Amino acid sequence: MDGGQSRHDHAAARTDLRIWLRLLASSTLIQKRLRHLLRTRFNSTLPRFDVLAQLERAPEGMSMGELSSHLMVSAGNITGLVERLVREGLIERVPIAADRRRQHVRLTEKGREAFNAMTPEHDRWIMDAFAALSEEEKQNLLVILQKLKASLQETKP
Amino acid sequence: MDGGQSRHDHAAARTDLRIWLRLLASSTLIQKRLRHLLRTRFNSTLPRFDVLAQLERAPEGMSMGELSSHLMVSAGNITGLVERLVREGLIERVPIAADRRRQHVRLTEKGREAFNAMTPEHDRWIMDAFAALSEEEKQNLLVILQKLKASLQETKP
DNA sequence: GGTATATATTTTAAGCTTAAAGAAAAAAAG
DNA sequence: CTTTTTTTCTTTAAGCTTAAAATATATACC
Repeated sequence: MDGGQSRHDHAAARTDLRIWLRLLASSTLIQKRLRHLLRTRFNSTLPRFDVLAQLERAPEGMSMGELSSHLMVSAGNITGLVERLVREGLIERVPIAADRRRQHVRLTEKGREAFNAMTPEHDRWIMDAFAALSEEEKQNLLVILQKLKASLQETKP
Repeated sequence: MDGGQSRHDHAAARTDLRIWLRLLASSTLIQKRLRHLLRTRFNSTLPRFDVLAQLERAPEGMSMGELSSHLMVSAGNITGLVERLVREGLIERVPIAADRRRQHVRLTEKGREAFNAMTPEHDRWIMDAFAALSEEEKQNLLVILQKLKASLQETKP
């Protein structure tokens, strides 16, 4: 009568679509803010901040491939980001003797200072972004998004 | 004792940060899938699909500025997207006699057909993405994200 | 050891995205 | 009516992002 999709499926699809549009809009709006603040306050960008944040948790540094998979971006992307951050003196490359294909990348002292200057403000912006939600809503969101993220990661890779 | 932030603030910041990282990861993973499917199945892209989806709901067409604000991207971005879609024959520009600065953009017949071919699959992919969540979780997510999105839109613009 | 396969990274070409500056037309102010 | 301001859109320069091809090294197989 309607080409194989029941009325029930149709309604479910509409709900899912709405969730998706709201999820995307929220994520986009928060990213817009972060980008704007990072640019105006620190003359930096969100991808660069993300790289610094990853490296800050790895004192030994991290290979390009590890960065790529943690940040969920392509290897070619990492090549460019790392190049710019090296040029700014915030990170440095460290050859790995045992494997000449790979190289570690780690924060310089300047990079650590830059990250430490940015992160308190960054965290405050994030708190502002979620200020409208109650504690209960936040806990709900945290749990549901964890489940969603896990299912997205296991299905396709 | 810790520079002005109480232990309570600190814990709250950590929760908010986790929510943000999960929100961002979920949104990124879903976008990755959609991009991959649009490219391999239809040789298209997510931004182009978004433009078509907007125009499909506006039979009279829509100005560049309206597209820009609905899709939450810059005006310059719309200029490029529209140019490529016109080149592909999926949309067309329509001058507005009353205001020569503006112009409407609307789907061509080919564009409508392309959108109609894509959208059922697109909707199925979205359903797949949220399949792991229960009905109750989806309803919760829908409500919380609406609140979040609304607060993000009203605070800063 | 020598060849084949696999892994890690870079390069390339194309598209997406933005902020800022510029151009053109409309609206407002005088 | 003329000047000023505002609005709409395009252009520009830079950076982000990807997929696919290329390169270089390491591992596996024989």
